[in-house]
Amino acid sequence: MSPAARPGLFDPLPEDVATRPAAAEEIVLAAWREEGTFEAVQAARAGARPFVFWEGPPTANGKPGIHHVFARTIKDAVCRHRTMTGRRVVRKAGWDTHGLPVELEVEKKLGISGKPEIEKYGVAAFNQKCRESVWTYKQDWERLSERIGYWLDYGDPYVTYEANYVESVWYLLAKFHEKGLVYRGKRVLPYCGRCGTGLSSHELGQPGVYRDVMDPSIYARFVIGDEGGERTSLLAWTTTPWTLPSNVALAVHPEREYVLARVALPVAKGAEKGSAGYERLWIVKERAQAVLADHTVIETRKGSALVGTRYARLFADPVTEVEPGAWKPDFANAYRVVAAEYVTVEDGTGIVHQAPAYGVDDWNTAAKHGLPVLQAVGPEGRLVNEVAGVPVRTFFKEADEPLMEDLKRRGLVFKKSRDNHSYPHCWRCDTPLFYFATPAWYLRTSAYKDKMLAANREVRWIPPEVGQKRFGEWLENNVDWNISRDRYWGTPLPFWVCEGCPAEVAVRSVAELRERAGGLPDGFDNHKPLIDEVTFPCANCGGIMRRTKSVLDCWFDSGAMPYAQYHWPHAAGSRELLREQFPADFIAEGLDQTRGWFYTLHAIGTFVTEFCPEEGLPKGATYKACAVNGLVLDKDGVKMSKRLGNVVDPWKVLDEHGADAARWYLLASGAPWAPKRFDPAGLLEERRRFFGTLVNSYKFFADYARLADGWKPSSGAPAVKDRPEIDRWLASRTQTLVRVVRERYDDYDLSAVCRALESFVLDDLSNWYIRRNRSRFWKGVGADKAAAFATLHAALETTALLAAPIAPFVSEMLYSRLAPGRGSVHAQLLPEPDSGLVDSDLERSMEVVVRLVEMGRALRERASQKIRQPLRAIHVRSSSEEALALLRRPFARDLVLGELNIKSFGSLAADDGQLCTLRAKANFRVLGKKVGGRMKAAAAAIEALAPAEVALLRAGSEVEISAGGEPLRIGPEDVEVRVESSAEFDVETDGRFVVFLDTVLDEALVVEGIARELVNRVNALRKDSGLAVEQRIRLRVESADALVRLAVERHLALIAGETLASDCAIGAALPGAGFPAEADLGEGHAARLWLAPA
RNA sequence: GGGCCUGUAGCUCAGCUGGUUAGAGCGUCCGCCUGAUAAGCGGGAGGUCAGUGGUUCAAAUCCACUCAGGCCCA
Repeated sequence: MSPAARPGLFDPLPEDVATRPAAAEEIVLAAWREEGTFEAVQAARAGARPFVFWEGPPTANGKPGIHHVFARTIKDAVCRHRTMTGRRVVRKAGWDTHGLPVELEVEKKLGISGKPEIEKYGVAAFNQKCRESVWTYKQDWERLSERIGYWLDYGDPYVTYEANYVESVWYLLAKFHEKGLVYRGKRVLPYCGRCGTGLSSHELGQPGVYRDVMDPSIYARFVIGDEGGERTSLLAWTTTPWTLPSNVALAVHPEREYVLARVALPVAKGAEKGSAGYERLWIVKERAQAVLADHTVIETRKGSALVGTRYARLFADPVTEVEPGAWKPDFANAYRVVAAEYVTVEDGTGIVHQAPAYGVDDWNTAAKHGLPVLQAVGPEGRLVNEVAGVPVRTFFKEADEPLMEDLKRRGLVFKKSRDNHSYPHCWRCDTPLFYFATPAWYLRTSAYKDKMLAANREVRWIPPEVGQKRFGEWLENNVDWNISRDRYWGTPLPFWVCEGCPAEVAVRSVAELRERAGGLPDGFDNHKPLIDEVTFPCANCGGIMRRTKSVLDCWFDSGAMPYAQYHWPHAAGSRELLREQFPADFIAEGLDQTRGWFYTLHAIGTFVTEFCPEEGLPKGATYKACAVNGLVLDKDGVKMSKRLGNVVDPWKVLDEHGADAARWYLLASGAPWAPKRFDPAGLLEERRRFFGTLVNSYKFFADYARLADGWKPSSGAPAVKDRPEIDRWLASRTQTLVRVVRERYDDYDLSAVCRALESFVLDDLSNWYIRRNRSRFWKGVGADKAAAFATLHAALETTALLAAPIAPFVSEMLYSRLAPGRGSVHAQLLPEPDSGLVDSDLERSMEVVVRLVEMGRALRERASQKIRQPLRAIHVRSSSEEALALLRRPFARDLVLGELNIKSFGSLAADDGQLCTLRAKANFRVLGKKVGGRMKAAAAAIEALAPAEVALLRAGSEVEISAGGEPLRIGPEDVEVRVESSAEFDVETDGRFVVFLDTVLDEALVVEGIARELVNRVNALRKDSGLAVEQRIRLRVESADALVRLAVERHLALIAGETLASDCAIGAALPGAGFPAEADLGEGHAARLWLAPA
């Protein structure tokens, strides 16, 4: 910014700050840019105690939305605040650049789809496209971040695809491997046999994937023997008969009731039921009627009592067994009943056939019970074993019929049909999908579940329940982390496996790989496809070691950012750097990251700190505080989606309302973690209410301070203790605000910060202090005037400092004008609360004043006496001696009388029996603890106390009452004395005060009222005539009304003073004033006014 | 199906460890102010605190269940 544009002391704010805040904010942005303010603030904290913040990396291949503004505002506000408490906050940007979404985006762009087409296109070229694609919206992100004032160092971001980042990730993976926490297992996922690939849940969500098709539905008998001469079986239901040859167990729900039902065997037409004999079938109670129809129950057992029951396998043919990896299977456990919580009774029989290779639940059950994994259907979706005469290579769907036929021949089918079913199909080639156990790499996170749980207990979650419940339960149910993805664009897993033996090598750096391989290909960049060509001999058997084809789950990438952002441990100095920047003091993201980034950070962090003492990182939480924000919904509480067209464009919001208002609104409107309804109307209100008032307050201050007889900080002012009470009051409120706001910031409670600042600026500063003291700023003299300016100046400056983390722009505008020459507001330290300025007595008496003024105004309203009409007296009764004492202070009386335009306190007293009576009411909080069950009786007895007894209590004595038949001594602390109206006059009462206005008007009051009306009309005229506020005038008043003339005569000084009339008189016409103005003064009074500049 | 969150005035939200007239802003009705003025202020009306049951002398607040909305997982 050029020096000329830098604002000077008390300069006006940019002209359109209230109407077009965006324009004013752009000026601040330009200044920050040109003066390198962010860098300067950062540099100023070099060497200071760090506050560690980690930026969760966004994916730059989508445009940022309003919810990103939300999360970034939280992050920015906290980081700015900590900076203003003197901490050094490194704010390094990051980009998440790997993963399936990127690949899908590129496939779409290239007009290809599916792995075969990618291979055809060429993996090298494809990955190059991916590498470019992730930057599509980089500009949008950077621009939006800058625009909302999210200070982040974009000059040196971490990028998850960069070679150095990948190399750090390798190191971590190699560490996992070194500690024995990596294994090769299987993962069950939806699979397309034709494309030879698994589908992500993302792809399963594609339209047209789920289609209604006719599927077989079969109830099969799993025979367990003969009981009482009748064949006894477990009845299980399936819609995928092709999985039956791979069956290894049956699952029941342990808590459900199962019945052993006796059922007649089918008979020929016309034959008597039961003539062919009976059989016995186990089935869950809820389904017996629906499935079996006619039956008698022989026995009932809980599912858990069936566990262990052996049954005969359905097919005798041998079926291929595969190694699950995660556990050691044992056939001794197979062909038995096991318990599984996921079993339901909505359909089927409550007994579920288990084929671990073909179902996620089945797989998990198998893992739990050490079951073998059979795989009669291979990766192509075709039989790999001949079963019951069905030939090898039969497509799985086509195996259903012949297999069922075979079972039927052998009397193992109880019932079969074909039903309409929703079944997933490949979105590329329409082939029916099947769940299939594919090879996968795992991290054995379950091995240190307890450590993760313990570390989690040290995390300060905001709100706490996300950590304790949501995240805690998720950890409690931790399963091993499948880190491999059979895709192209990702961190290549650094695992080389031997073709000839089970040997594995985990490579921790490029240097190590080069050494092992004896050199690397030209242009090596540690991504596919080049890296797959790197092989080396097996140290064990001399065979060739090849890299596993998979890439890494990109969630591991982002979870590795604390280390990889510094190219740890490979880069020089990175170990020291990490030790300083670990663990994080604070992170913040959306609730959806619970199982995403929050988990991966935690899982990797707990591993590194617990298993790798050699790295020297402290055990415990990986991040000490984690603030979670909720989803941003539209104004009707509906999720924003392109389809509904209710997506809020952040740019539109920022252009219209500015970033400060948007930030403030997002933080102030409700708890950050609750789903947030984004209503532009609410934002407008926020802007007008808070920012409008703040800006107006500054404008008021600066306009008068800039006048020739105004004020400058260098003009000085009396010490606070020597200023009038109302100044000391605002000073005290200001300090209270400092204390409260600091506490709320420390607590990460940003909405409470907003609320505290709002009520200060609106109620205390603007609506009370400025309004009551306006005239001191232009009429005041000497020390009193200086005191007013200094008090208001301090309040505004403090507000700018306290609001800076949340509203960085307007705070900067204000601070640079209130305290020029001290640099950016964001480089300052937050003020410490000065308890020496806090006067709680004063604050309490002001509360009483405000309360009385409110009551007085209500009375005036009811009596139709506008404020301009002076009234004779106000009468006040109070039960509280303290309140009365506070009111007797001269400044309090003056304020009440001045604000209400009343001449005097007619009386100010306790009970007088005329306007009010005193009543005692039980103090429930105190007395409840003492008397417990007798509380109701005691409360009634207290309310029935005679006035004399109440007076005793009020004077501090004890009184005996009877509660529940027993005597009870109560003291003053047990009751709350209230005043109640006993008058037939119109009084206002709130239990603490009874207020009465004497509205009888005599001539003097009427005349003074008229004088005030005259002032009002003249000033309206001044304004209409476009006179400058300080312009002196000449004034003539003519009226046939004697009272009006009296008003002018009697209150000439008042009228002249209030209207700046240097020449004021009764008289007809005024030379040079032109035509008179007719003024209606109300109540039938009227006058004619001439007005001319002096 | 499971876990978690939310439900307070027409709308958006405050209401701490249970304590007796349940608050604010907007909107609405009525009025005021005019040396902060493309501003500002006051007063009124408006609530079975989602529902049911429980614990307690006392529940918007604690517990259980139900209903509605949302998020995550299956």
